[in-house]
Amino acid sequence: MYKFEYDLLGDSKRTAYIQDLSAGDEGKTKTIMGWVHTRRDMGNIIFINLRDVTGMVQVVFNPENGMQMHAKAHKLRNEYVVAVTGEVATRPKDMINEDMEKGDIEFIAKELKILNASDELPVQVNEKMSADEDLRLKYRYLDLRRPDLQKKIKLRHNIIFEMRKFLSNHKFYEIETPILMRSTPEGARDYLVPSRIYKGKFFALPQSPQIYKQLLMISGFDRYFQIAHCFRDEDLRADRQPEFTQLDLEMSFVQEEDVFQITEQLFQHIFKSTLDTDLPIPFPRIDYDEAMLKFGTDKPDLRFGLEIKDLTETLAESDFRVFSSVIKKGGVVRAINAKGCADYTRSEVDKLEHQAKELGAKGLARMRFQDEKLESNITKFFSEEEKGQIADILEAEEDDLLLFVADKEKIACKVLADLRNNLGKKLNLINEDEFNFVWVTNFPLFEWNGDEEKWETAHHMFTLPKEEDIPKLDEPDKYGEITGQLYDLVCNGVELSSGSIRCHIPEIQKKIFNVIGIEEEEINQRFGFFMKSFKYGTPPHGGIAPGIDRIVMLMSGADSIRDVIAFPKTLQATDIMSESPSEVDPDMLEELGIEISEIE
RNA sequence: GGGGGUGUAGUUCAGUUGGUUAGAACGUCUGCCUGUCACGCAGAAGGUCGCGAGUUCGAGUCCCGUCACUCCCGCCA
Repeated sequence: MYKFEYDLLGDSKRTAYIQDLSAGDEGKTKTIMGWVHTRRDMGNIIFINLRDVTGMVQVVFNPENGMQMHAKAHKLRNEYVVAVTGEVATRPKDMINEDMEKGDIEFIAKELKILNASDELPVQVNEKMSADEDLRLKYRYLDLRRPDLQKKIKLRHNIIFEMRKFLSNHKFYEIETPILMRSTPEGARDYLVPSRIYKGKFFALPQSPQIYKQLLMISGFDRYFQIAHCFRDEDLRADRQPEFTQLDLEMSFVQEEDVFQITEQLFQHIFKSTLDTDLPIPFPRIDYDEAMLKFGTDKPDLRFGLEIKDLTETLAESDFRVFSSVIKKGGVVRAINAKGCADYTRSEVDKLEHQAKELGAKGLARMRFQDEKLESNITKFFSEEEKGQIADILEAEEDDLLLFVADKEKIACKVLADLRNNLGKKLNLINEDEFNFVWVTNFPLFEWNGDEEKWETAHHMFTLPKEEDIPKLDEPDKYGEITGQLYDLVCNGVELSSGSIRCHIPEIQKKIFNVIGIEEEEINQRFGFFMKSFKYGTPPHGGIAPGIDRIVMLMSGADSIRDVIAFPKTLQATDIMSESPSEVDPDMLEELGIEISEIE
């Protein structure tokens, strides 16, 4: 690297952002500051593209404008930090660069200050092609300079800004809630923070501000929101980070419909103001049961059809034992029609079957519809009537490929949902520019956990059942039939928000605790303060919590949540830039009364 | 906790059946070049093939282990 003294800012003042420069400024003297994005040194005349937070412009260093300046410009390399004073000039017609936003002008340098240099770069800033993700994360501050990521982080800012604006205009107060709070063993694993003053006791970081936002309703604030940081110590995914951000909001004196409306207007506003995209509202609604039946998932991607069909009743008496025995054991037979895929090769279909097996399926039965009839090695087991019904129900047409899964309902749903998404991509049925929103409603309040032989809440334990289902809380054989006033907002198969109308009546809340096996004593111990608050005039209330990271991911077209978070964790929940988590000074542990027993 | 993928120069990648001195592009360095915009031209430096052990006359390549990143299942709204 070339060694030299840097220039200090001295009396230099930035007088323009690059975005503000235009042909109208021709001849005006400006000072711009930023990074050398690319350089083209012709020996005499030197060009650089200078980048600041707003954009990029070509700067011209001509020896005629100062030999010393020109000699200095010769030293410039990628990512050097400079201040350039010079004149805006319009480019002659034949020199306009159509690919550059500021390609019609250039900046004629008169004075150059090199404010800082850069070592050889571990990740290139000026190339679209990005480096391995671990390198990008290690040098995140360089990665973030790339125009692509700058754009995503700026979009994130704009989205959050518009959320604040919209909600503030709709009588919501932004109120912060504690980061250090009481641990609740339900749901996700807590991140714990030891207390120094009370050795052996711990705070937890919030999984969500759920209890606090309900307390704010009880406090009479009527409408609350918060850009809330949430923490869950669970394993990561492409769309899941251990710390993430939710737009947490809650409203008093509302029912589901009110939450839907404000949320729809909010999303409409955000999309219009940041992407200039018109979202039609209201969003369609689909029942949980219907979503599971037709799409196999509670977060269906409705940008394409390929609905799953149920054949359980049709084939209950079939001679094909693989199907009928599953049905006798309480399982289901469901199928999907891969339109026009009859020409798939053996290996292509085997690949689909392999994926199905990875999700727990025992196999993937298949039939082709060709020459107006079903063909496969298993068709001989079915009567003509059954074959006719299969073809009817699946709306089979010439050259279709029918794929069947016979299994427990849960597995059949999972496998076919995965298959459906795969086929949607493979068959090019997905319009990548579309934002297809849908409310998934009428979730069951409880789910049976077969492994632990107990009921669990499907969402969280503070959800109010549908009013007509409240009596069923006293009938143990009907727990599974209780529908909760809870709802998810799904877009393009991504769960963007989740919310519910909360239980504001202590007696009902206690019954819910009882169903999931939390007894009186435990209630008092863990939620005593919360249950007590219900006794002093709790308004009916409910809310929703849109996941901001996922929203930005969707709106920016990012493949990973990491691309819309400035400093994300890796899949192993570490930060490779700061190398955390890390060991700490033994003195600190001692002060906390913590002893590390063994490290595997 | 389980399964899949990746790991070779600063970076992105190629590297045949196990066989001489591990290649290319970009970046870096030196020289030339006054209108380039992915500038061009000539040259140079740059490698613990993730790490460890093994098979072999010989390993980037094969076997085993291990680490890191990534995708998925479990887990988690």
